[in-house]
Order: sequence, then structure tokens, then C-alpha cells
Amino acid sequence: MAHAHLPHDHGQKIEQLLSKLPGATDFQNLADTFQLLSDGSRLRLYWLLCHCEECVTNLSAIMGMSSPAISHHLRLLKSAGLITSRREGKEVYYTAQDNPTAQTLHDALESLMAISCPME
Amino acid sequence: MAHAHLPHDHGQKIEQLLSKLPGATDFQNLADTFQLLSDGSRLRLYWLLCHCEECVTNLSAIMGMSSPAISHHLRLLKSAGLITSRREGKEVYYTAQDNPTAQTLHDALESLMAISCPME
DNA sequence: ACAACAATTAAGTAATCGTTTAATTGTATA
DNA sequence: TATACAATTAAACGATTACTTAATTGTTGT
Repeated sequence: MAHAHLPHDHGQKIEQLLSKLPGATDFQNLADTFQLLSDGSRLRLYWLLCHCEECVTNLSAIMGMSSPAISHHLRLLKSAGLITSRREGKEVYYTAQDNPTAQTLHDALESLMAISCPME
Repeated sequence: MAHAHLPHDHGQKIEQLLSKLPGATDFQNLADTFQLLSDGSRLRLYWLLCHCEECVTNLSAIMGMSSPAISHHLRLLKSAGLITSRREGKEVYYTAQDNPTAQTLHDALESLMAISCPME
């Protein structure tokens, strides 16, 4: 029904696995998140915002990038719900959003970087 | 020394954080891994290979993609050390490599997909 | 209102990437 | 050796993307 027959039968219990294989859209969602973090600068920026709240000007200085470039990355991270912003006077402060998904992502990040969270 | 002064002083203990900020190359390495999994098809393929060993023909059938497309993804995953291959007759079998890094990645994957590993 | 600063947006560019089609290599069998 | 099957490689194309420069919007203070 689901998978009639594979071209080759290697005698493995593949059908059983295929029944548990998540759909393409499930993987696409996670892939989209990975794609957001697939740029070194943006990943570093997100990591920073996981540990502090800063304005665009300082983020530009820290990252050594132009403010349009930083704005570009911030917009992507924000529209994905990974960070939030708040305006205070002329400056806009950004920081990581704190929700279960972000927490899981943060944990994964720390373990994959093989570093401990510097805040705790 | 490291960071003389930021343009704005918001009175936070940012210097202390910056001293623990990993370098750009550290983030780039992880970003490269994320980029490998930033394609839905390739992520799904890798997930499959984390749970079984299959030949290219069957992988093509399961994924609903052409064999050159599958080969392309397999080559990327393999050259990154995430999967291995072994030839048996006319067919080449692929499966996920089992090392600490891959295990950490696999764990992160499962938790981010919010699914339990179907093999255990 | 004006000037100065902060941030975003717009347009353009060079580079990367996933897939297709076609050609090629590798292996087994008749 | 000739044929068929499995897999990889090559070339080409369309789409996406990160960054630059320039222009624009938003805010504060004089």
C-alpha cells in the first residue's frame, strides 16, 4: 500500500522503517532551520544573541560587518522566530527568543560546538 | 586588547562574554555541517541512512529522485564524513558513519524533529 | 525645522547550489 | 565479448543568497 515494492529486495526490514519515515515536509521544516544557521556569520550572531542583548551598531562592531549586512541576518533570524527586537530610543536591541523550540536548538548548538554554555 | 571598546556602552558585562566568544572558524565548521543538512531531501536521506543501509537504486525509489541526484547528495554526505559506503557486486550500499560526532548530530536531529528514534 | 545618529530597505552583483539530461565507468552474466 | 544493470561524472540551467553601495525611514536633541 504505502510502499508496494522497492526495486531491490535485500531482505531487510525496510518496510517497517519506511512506515516510520517522516514526510518530506517534516524534514523540510528542520532543513529550513538548519539553513538559517548554515552561514557562519549568522550562526555566530545567533549564538551571541543567545547570551546577550545588543544593538545593531555594537553587533556590527563585534561581528566586523556592515550594518546592512547585520540587518539582513537579523531580519532572517527574526522572521524565523529565533530572535526578538525592541526599540529604545534610536537603537534597536536584539536578543534570542526564549521558547521550547529555541531552547532545544540552543542545546543542540552547544553540544555540537562541544563547548559549554558560558552563561551557566 | 581583544576588544578595545564598542561604539555604545550599555553597561552590560559584554566584554566578559566576548572573551568567551568562539572564533569565526569554529562557527564556520558547524555552519558547514548545518549547510549539509539544510536541504530537505538530503536531510531526509541522511536520516534514512542513520537507520538502515541501502543501495542507491532503492534510495532513489524511496526518495522519489533520480539516481544522479541521489549520488550527488551521497557524495556530499560522504565527503563530510557523515556516511560510508561499501560495494557489493553491482551495488553500492550506504549507511551513516558511527562516531561520536555523528552520534551527537543524530541526537540533535531526533530532538529537533521532536520524534523518537524508531530503532530503539 | 534642522542636523546627527541608528537602522532598514532597495538595487545590483558574484558565487553557490539542487536538479536534469547525457555520457561514462564499473560489475556481473550469458 | 557483448549485453544489461548499477552508479558516478559532466555540463548546463534556474534559483537562491550574502554582501556592497546608495538611498530612505525613524528617533533624538539643538
